[in-house]
Amino acid sequence: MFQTMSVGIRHDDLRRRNRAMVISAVRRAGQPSRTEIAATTGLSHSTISAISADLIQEGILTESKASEPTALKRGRPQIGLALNPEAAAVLTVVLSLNFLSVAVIDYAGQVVAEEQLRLDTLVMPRDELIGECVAIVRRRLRDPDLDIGSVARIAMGIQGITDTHARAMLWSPITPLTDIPFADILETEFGIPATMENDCNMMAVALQWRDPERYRDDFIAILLSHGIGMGLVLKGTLFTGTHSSGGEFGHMIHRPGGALCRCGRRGCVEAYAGNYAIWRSAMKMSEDAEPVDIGDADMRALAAKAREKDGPEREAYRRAGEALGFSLGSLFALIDPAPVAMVGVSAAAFDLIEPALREAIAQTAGGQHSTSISFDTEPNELPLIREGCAMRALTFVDQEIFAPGVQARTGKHVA
Amino acid sequence: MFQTMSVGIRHDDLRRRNRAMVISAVRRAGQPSRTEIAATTGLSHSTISAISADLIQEGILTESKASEPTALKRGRPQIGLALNPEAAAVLTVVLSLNFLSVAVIDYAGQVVAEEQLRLDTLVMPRDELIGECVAIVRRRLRDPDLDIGSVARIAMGIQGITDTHARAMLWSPITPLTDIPFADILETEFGIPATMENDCNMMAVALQWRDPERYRDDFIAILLSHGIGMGLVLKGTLFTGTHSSGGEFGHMIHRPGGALCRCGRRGCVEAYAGNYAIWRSAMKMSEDAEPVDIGDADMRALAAKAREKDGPEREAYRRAGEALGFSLGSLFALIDPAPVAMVGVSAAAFDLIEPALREAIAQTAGGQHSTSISFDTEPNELPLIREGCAMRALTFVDQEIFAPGVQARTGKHVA
DNA sequence: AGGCTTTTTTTCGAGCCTCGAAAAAACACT
DNA sequence: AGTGTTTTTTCGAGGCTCGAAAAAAAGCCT
Repeated sequence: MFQTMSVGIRHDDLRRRNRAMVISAVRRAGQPSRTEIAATTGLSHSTISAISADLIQEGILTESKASEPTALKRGRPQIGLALNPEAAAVLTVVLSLNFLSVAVIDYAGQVVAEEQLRLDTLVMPRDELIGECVAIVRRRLRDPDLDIGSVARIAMGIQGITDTHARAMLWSPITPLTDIPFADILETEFGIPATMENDCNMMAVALQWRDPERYRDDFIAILLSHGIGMGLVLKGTLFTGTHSSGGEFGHMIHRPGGALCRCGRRGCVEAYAGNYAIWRSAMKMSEDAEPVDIGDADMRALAAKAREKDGPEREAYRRAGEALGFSLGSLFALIDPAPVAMVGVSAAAFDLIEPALREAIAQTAGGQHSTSISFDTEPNELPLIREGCAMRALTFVDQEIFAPGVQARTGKHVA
Repeated sequence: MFQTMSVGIRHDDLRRRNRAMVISAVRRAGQPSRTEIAATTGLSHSTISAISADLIQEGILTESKASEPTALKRGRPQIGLALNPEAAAVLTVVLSLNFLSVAVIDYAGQVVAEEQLRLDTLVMPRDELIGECVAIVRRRLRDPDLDIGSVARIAMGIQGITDTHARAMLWSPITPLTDIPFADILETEFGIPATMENDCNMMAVALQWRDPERYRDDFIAILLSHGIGMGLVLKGTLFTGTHSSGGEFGHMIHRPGGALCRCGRRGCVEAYAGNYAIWRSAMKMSEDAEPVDIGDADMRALAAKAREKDGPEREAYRRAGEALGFSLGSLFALIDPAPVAMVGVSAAAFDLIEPALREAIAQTAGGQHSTSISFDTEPNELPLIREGCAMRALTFVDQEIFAPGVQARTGKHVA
């Protein structure tokens, strides 16, 4: 709205943008008719007709005759437009603690192949870790059922800090290694454009597609796991930092000079609400005790014990809730309250966390309308991360490859 | 980049946007030639020529023949384009503690008239406060030198919380009154579109214009005064909350359950770094002591005493620095480090604040690159607020009134 | 069954807009 | 005065979107 700086709009941009709009409308709505697209985009019927004719002719969209057999309406029946699954494919790679998973997704968003692998990420040397990632992708690309030429994008997701341009993993809790330029590695290896995405950002992207009613313009996805991560969507757009990948909510300061965090600093939220912090507190260990990774099963057992009777376990969850509540309050002071999705293994223990969290947030400026702050939980983060990567890659193809079209006026295929 | 939702681009939007681009280029650059505009916007010379011809003919721009007499270059000399000062005017109203000031600004950004008034905002009843604001504006509008019809916009700035739509003051430290819809009041009174802007946001806007080198894409303006306020620019755009006007940095939680804040809560940054908090601490009063407004002269005296010798005064500033440092660290964890401008009376005491601030920020995740975090100080906030209001009103006129042009094809004036 | 109504989609000409190339303008230098 | 250089304007071509009208594809009714 304010300083639009940037570059003027040239004439060809117009078509590109409106093509992007049509593609995006189809991806969002499923099988909208031309009339529906005209309504949502505000463009005229003629324009939509012309653009969709082009897109169909280019093999990006298809007419889905097999619409609902209802047809209880008079008049010419609407013809649904759908994404042509064969127009392209994308590949997602999700690397998490001791686990690597790859999926091939068609242009319509359906998984067409996948492969998963257990490995020991914490101790693998650099070459081996990279090698495994490259190898699993290569196996999928060699699949005879797959037209390798149609794979237009690889989106890799990882827990940790990535750079702004989605090129490299800078730091991750799943490995002692740092600064691995996965995007460049995959790109040079396979000649397919690739990105390296932050896990929590991808969770947020996935939520936006899964439940656009609840997660539309402003919301927060928080990962409660070994570490505490956040994906933040503001005004409908994923918010990423100016240098790193996203908001490091887990390293906001809860208590200056407080408990020891895995990052080596003191008093971070994560040092109170991360799995290791809850464990440390429940075991009555010192706040200075070195953080250690706790298995999901152990965490579930801990939660069960906390539910059973009052004691140090319950108190540990209470303190986690307090840390999350005050920090969320500080965050809400900055961006105003928004719906929150709690994801990850400790989200399954949210019943133990919520009371203290709400009590804390009510003591903050951001908690003014604390009734309007609502939480949703999703214990399993991996499917979300994969979905997010898939949607991110697909929308890239939509916007950057198909919207510009044949372009460069190398001549249209047909008159 | 992600979900472009929204509406398609129609053909007439194209001209509107490119006109906006040209106007904005002229406002930013001063007296650019057509060639320079073509270069910065990326549009062709023909287009710039056509658009600027229209804008000149409509009286929005003028050719400034009286360019520099240098002309040491060969070739046809460039003709500078300038904003026509008479194209429109805007009015700024800044309401601060016991002080009301109004200015009339021409389209080129020059102050053409102003008026200031002392009043007792803390005790004035609602009708009187509103009445004074309306009256001072009326006096300026009655100025015979002013063509009232040319006043296109009123921008009012106030310390405190305003709503997202820039319509109303919700809460302010300068008056016990709440929820005054100043924008609507001025609009209905004078029939001129008006906005109610947050002071810190306007400071940020002003900084962006004053020093675009330093304050371009990402920066923070922090008001160190009675309260602690913040204006935040991210990716070149003013960041405002989803419900209220902006980030309430002053009410991030520094110490859960800590010192009493003016907002009634505990542990806010402001309860350690606001004028009253520094005073309270320097006077060795309890952290529960009721906040009171301290005059600027008293604060300057306090700072002088703190500089003179070590003691509770110096310690008070140290604690303020600590609170600001940890909170800035938390903020930087979310948005990554960015240049900071410290504004207001306590910015003049920043030498007392900075050491502890830097020490604290170095202990946070956001302070990783603490060397790249730089501070600038500006003790006087009022001129900044006024400048910001002026620029905000003027860019509104640029974008929303002049860019669309005569529009609605009511026929162009001349063939 | 055939004509009528309704709704969707396509076709077609008009009107803008931007662009590139060429022309015109305005100056410095010789 | 003529030449060279740089800026600005002019002009025709090509694209794009739009509105109106036509065409298409059903259901409804007699």
